[in-house]
Amino acid sequence: MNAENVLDVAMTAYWHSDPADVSVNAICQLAGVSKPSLYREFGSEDGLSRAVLDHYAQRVLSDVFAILQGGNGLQDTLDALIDFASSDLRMETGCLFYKMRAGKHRLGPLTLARVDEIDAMAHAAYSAFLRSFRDGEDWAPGLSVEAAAKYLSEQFALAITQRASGENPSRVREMMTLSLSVLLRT
Amino acid sequence: MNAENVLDVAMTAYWHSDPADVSVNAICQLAGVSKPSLYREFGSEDGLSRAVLDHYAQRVLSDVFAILQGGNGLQDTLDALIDFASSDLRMETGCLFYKMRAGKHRLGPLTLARVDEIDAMAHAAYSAFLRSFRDGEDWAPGLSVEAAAKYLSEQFALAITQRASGENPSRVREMMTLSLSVLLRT
DNA sequence: GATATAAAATACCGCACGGTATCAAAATGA
DNA sequence: TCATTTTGATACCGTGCGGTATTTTATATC
Repeated sequence: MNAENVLDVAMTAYWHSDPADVSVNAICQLAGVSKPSLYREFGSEDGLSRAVLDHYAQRVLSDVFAILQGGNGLQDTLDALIDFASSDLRMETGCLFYKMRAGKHRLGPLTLARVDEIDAMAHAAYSAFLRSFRDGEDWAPGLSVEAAAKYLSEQFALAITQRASGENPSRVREMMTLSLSVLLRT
Repeated sequence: MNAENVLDVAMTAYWHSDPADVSVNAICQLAGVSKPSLYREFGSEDGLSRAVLDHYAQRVLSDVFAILQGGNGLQDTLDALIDFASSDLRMETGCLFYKMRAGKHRLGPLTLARVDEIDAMAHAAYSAFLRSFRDGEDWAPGLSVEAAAKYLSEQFALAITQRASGENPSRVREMMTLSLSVLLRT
């Protein structure tokens, strides 16, 4: 049965297209697993997609959290985020988390709850990151840390979503650089 | 039969939830019309949704084009766009066009073609608008007009999408003001 | 080797979808 | 007024979905 392999296959399928467009049947076929086996392991489609989201979080999102918590300077960290969104090969087809978040209303309760948890963790991480630079020499805005955190996270999501829709990566980089420039003193 | 009423009902339904989540059956029921009648009028679900998009374009999107072509100053026009995205009551539940564009892969060929047409028209309108201010006293960036047009239109879409997801309108306004500030000389 | 047990493959269920055939009612034209 | 055509309501078709009951196969224990 190999649950790990199922998670990998499902993650790739959900990620490359869209969670709402990949049926349980398709995942069973792709993973070479019978439907009852899958249901014994994950309970429901909701359970599967929650497990897939957890898998994705520890395989991909952790890298973003690592960037935010890396202890580097404001400018360098923002540059790293821009790099990740516009150049990391894994983001070529977008971010599974953002795809799930964008289609929230189609998710089951388990997956929805995880999405909200991760969203809250991300917001906390962005806030902590920005707070450590407020009143520093690079910090520009008269914005609250909360507002800047939301702004940063949404611009990050926008850049990745644009990339998923086929936008030229260097154009994405250009636009994200522009949008984040307001956070820095020139 | 009253096709106009069907368009109104379908537009509202698609708009308030999501085109992919409203079935033809539901529209028939909401509009009090039989399914064969609807199919005789619009040919297919794709035909219906294209007609709905056209309806929406002439009822709502035309206002945005009017703002862009209003001949007002750069600052004033950007302010009007910010107002529209963050305060117009009609955008409370998002923009039907952006919802369709975000779910492109689920659209039929007719509707998809219209989405692309409208996207191209919008890009042209943004470009023409910005071009008329390049080298003016308010124009800030070293950006190309093309890149700035894309940036502006995506920030506009982002703001409306955030509003559709329940974000506080004044927070949306704050973030959109921030993102568009890079287009202006301070 | 016979038997209890766990796993997997198959077949199935109810449902909602997009789309259509059928048939009655109403409107139109001569 | 009668024949023709257009409309509408109902019922239906095939398909794919999420989820499960059943039957087969393999595995392990005595």
